[in-house]
Amino acid sequence: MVTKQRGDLPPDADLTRADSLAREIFSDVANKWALLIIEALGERTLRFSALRNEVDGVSHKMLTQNLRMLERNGLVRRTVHPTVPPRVDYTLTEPGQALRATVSGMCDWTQRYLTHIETARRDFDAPFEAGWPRALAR
Amino acid sequence: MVTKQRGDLPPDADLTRADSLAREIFSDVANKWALLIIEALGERTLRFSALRNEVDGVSHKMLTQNLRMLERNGLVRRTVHPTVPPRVDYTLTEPGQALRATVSGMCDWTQRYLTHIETARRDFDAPFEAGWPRALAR
DNA sequence: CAGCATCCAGTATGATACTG
DNA sequence: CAGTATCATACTGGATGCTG
Repeated sequence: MVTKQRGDLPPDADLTRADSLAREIFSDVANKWALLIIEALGERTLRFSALRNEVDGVSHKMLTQNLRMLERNGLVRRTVHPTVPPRVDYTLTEPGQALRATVSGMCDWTQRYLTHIETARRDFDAPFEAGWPRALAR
Repeated sequence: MVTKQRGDLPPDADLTRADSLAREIFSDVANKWALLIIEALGERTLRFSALRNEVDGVSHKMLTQNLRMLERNGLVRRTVHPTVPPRVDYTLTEPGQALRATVSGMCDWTQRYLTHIETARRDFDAPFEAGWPRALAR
């Protein structure tokens, strides 16, 4: 499992290492921008600027930074065309595609429960907006 | 889609609102701790301290903070037992369970591509560790 | 035990400017 | 166009102490 890392040393040190590696990867991938980038790429090949347009609100810096990380983990293939001006294409690799499948699941989930969540929020926020003393609110 | 919000105003202002709401929810949920907590809860009901043990490395603060957020979005049900000392149980709601399904997918993915990613990283890091000038590395 | 508030360090992020 | 570096700042997250 990814939720638990074994902090203690052996019996089997290799398991510990695998666990902490798993956690590391999970932490890399489980962030807003990385997931949005993966989803935006989909099955397409996009150049940097196009990708920037697809992922709404991402800054130049966050995009490069996350793309480097994804490339390092082998989820994204980066192709440099030695033209001028330079042109760089990004595509999901097979592992990247596999991850995207689950990310799409998350996006679908968001859509499906959108209104559900909206009302949940309203209920939750109601007492506060009514100006209740925090101690009694819940 | 979640990757694109329409920043411009109407034609249809309701779509814009839905998009930005979707993005907001996605951003809430797409973070390391939230996902780990959801995965750790699974089908069980856990009290605060137990959950803290399950999600390795989470601080008291991050746990409360994320649990509040998840409760607000209606993904987690919080049950307070009026005993002394107090006892508080957390369970995933139906929407929470639905999300967990996709999160489990991400965890499985991590396991499946663990070694794959490990070698990808080694390849990527190799030139740098060899002390190459950054400009020529790639 | 669970929760909240506070303080503070470390990090993430955005804006800007410069290079190939 | 894509990438890197730098800087200022906002935010995150951890530690601590107090409350019911």
